[in-house]
Amino acid sequence: MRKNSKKHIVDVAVSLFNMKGYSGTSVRDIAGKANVNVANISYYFQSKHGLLEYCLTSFFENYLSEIENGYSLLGQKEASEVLKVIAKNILYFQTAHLQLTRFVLREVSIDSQVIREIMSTYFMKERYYFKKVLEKGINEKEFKPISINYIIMQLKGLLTMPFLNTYYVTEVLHVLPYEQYFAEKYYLEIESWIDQVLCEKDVHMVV
Amino acid sequence: MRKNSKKHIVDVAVSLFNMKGYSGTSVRDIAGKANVNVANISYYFQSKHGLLEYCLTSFFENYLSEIENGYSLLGQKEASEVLKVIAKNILYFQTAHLQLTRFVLREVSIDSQVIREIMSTYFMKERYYFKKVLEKGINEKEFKPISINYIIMQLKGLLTMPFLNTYYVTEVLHVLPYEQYFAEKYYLEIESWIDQVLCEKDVHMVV
Amino acid sequence: MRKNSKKHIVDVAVSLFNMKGYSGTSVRDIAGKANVNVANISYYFQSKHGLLEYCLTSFFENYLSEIENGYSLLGQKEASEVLKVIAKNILYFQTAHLQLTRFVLREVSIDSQVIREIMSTYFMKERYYFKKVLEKGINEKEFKPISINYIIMQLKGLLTMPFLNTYYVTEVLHVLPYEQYFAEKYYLEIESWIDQVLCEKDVHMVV
Amino acid sequence: MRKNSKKHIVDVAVSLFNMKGYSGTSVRDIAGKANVNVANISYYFQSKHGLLEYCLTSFFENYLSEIENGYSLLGQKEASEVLKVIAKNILYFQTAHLQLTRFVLREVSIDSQVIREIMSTYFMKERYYFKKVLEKGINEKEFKPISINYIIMQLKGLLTMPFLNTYYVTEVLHVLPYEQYFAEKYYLEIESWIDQVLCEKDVHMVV
DNA sequence: GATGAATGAGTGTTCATTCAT
DNA sequence: CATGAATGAACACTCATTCAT
Repeated sequence: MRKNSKKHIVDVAVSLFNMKGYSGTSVRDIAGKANVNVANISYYFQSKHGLLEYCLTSFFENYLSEIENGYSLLGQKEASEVLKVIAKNILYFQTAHLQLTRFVLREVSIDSQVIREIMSTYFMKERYYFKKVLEKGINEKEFKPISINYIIMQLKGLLTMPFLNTYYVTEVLHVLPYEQYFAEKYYLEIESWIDQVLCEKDVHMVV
Repeated sequence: MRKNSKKHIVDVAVSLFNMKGYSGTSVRDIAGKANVNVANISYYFQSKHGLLEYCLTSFFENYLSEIENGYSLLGQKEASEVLKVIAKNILYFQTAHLQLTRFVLREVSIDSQVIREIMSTYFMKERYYFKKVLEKGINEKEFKPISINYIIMQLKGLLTMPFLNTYYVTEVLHVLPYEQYFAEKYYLEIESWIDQVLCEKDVHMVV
Repeated sequence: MRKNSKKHIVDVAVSLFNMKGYSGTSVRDIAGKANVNVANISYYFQSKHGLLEYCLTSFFENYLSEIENGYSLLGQKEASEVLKVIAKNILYFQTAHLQLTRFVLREVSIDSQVIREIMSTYFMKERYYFKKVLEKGINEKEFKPISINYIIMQLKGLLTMPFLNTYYVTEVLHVLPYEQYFAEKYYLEIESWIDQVLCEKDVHMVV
Repeated sequence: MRKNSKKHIVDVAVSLFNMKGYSGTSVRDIAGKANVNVANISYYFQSKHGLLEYCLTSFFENYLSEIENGYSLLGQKEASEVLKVIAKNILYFQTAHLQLTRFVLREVSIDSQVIREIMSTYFMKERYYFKKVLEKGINEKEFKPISINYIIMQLKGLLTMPFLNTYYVTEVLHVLPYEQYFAEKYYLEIESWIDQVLCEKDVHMVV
């Protein structure tokens, strides 16, 4: 009936998963809104869970490649510069995929064996890149001798918060992540944080 | 059959909601694990959704009173001190209620009309307290002339991240929020952030 | 809590049974509207079904005594006169107990073993009285040589129709059985029917 | 599994609704007796209530067309003749659909908003046809100057009584509506009623 | 390749009833 | 006596999935 229905199904699914959660969304909801037959979902993705995996996987593949793009500069640039590029890439990527990002961030916090299995590799890779960058910065006295894991946690907190709870961010704080300038503006906050919390002060104050 | 079953039901429900999400948890799951009759859940909380509201409400009531406890010091202490007390209170409260915190943080990100109605008052109050403290600090030149909403967003990101995704935090970052010392240690990070990102440097560097 | 709660429960039950049917009414509905504890219904009437039996029985006891009051005149008056008195009594009785009448007429049409057992005696008695009156009229050449059972059926149809379907009668036909004058007016119709359909014409045409 | 299961479900439903009432019948009863999956009932009729509407609607559609078939003769025949044809059609139709008729007559007497909405149009149409026929008869001095609504009420009472309470009619009055000759015989009673109660005597007595 | 019909397990909720207090 | 708590069965309905066509 519809051209490119697989892509279309995914779009609709992401939108609904975002709004109502994975468990709260039925395959009939998706099929109905995507205007395809229910059986097609099983046909394309084996099962509802297959559709979930597809969404999660495609998010993380792209998310990781954004990190990798920054990480590849580690030979040429200072660690703080690389960290900033990575942060910027993540921010822009998440801004470009608001619904998917929010849904993934939420769903991944479910204590599911299956989800863990899919995600753990990506989590590990992400941590690996962050760790390498931070270690280089520490070794070269660019960063303070910080706890790597605690810093990753904080950075992740800063980078994900604006995308987690749309209602809170937009209606309570009046921050609009879907506006063009948001990523630019919020990136400056992350930059400050890197400069002021991570970097050795005297080094940068002279500059 | 069982004494105090209402409290018991809530405990079990929080645990299951945390693990499987609200939609992913059935009332039969809860009743079974709590060893009570299914009908009791409707009896006590009217409906499954009533049980959800009960959990959310009791979380936010206590959460807000932690903030208020800190906020009440605003007349006597410096803004940065008050902010630190509030942050500390939140951290300890969330550490003491790991499962409920995680569940609430996740569920609240669902785009539900009903959830919004319950939560918006709490969100507004929370923002009010943060705003007052930050404004005082800015007026008294203790804080830099920062954007209040962006700072609240970052603070919330820092304070919630360790509680959002248990698997990630524990298995990937090896940070154990349920250990006694976690809150103490992580509080120091928040303190640094307040000192370095929020506060005017020269003022505090002399001290 | 409430004086005379048994009577009160019955009144509420009749009203609800009438509106929603016996199966469609829950004991909690009744208890709630009657402002008594649910357990009281089991206490007073053993069970929901006991309450039903109580309602049916009390209806038919009174209904039958209205018939008997007319029937007792059979020694003194003409059969047609007696039949008219009985019809009048039934009409006024049913007008005075609109809800109960409607509910009983409906519920009695359910194919239930239990209902049959309660009702058959009353039905038989009612038929007995009608039969006796009609037989006397036929024997004394007052009535045409009609089929007794077919006549009872028609008389019952005429006497019950206005009470069966309130909506139809009031909203479609604009006949208002709860108005004072209805029974008077409708009785004239029944009288005509007796005179014209049952009675030998020449006898009455001379008069 | 089963061909034509929709029709089969309706048949079973009518039978059970007739015996136990709508509220007293569960969808599991129906599915079980019809030997289909419970979910099929929702699938075919959306809900239990959809199944009810389907039954009611199909009854009244056919019932009305029986009336219309008689009414269409109004240009060619006398009003009393037309009324007799309509009465005959109704009697034969109801005899052919005993269970459905009984169930509809009962259920329609429930004070339900929804039922009213479905039925009121049919009721209005039925009244319209009766009214037109009666008015013509009155205008042409064929009928006495009767009250139209009261006459409709009586006619409906006469036509429905034999179908309302199977137990009473068969076991108490020994009238068997499912026997072939019943409709023929009972029609003569209706005919008498029309001739004797509705029609001007002298006109017809000469004939 | 795509679909409508059908399935059985599971959903939240309500039921009449019981019983300790 | 009267009640609120509690029960297990039943309620209508929705679920993801399958499969013949």
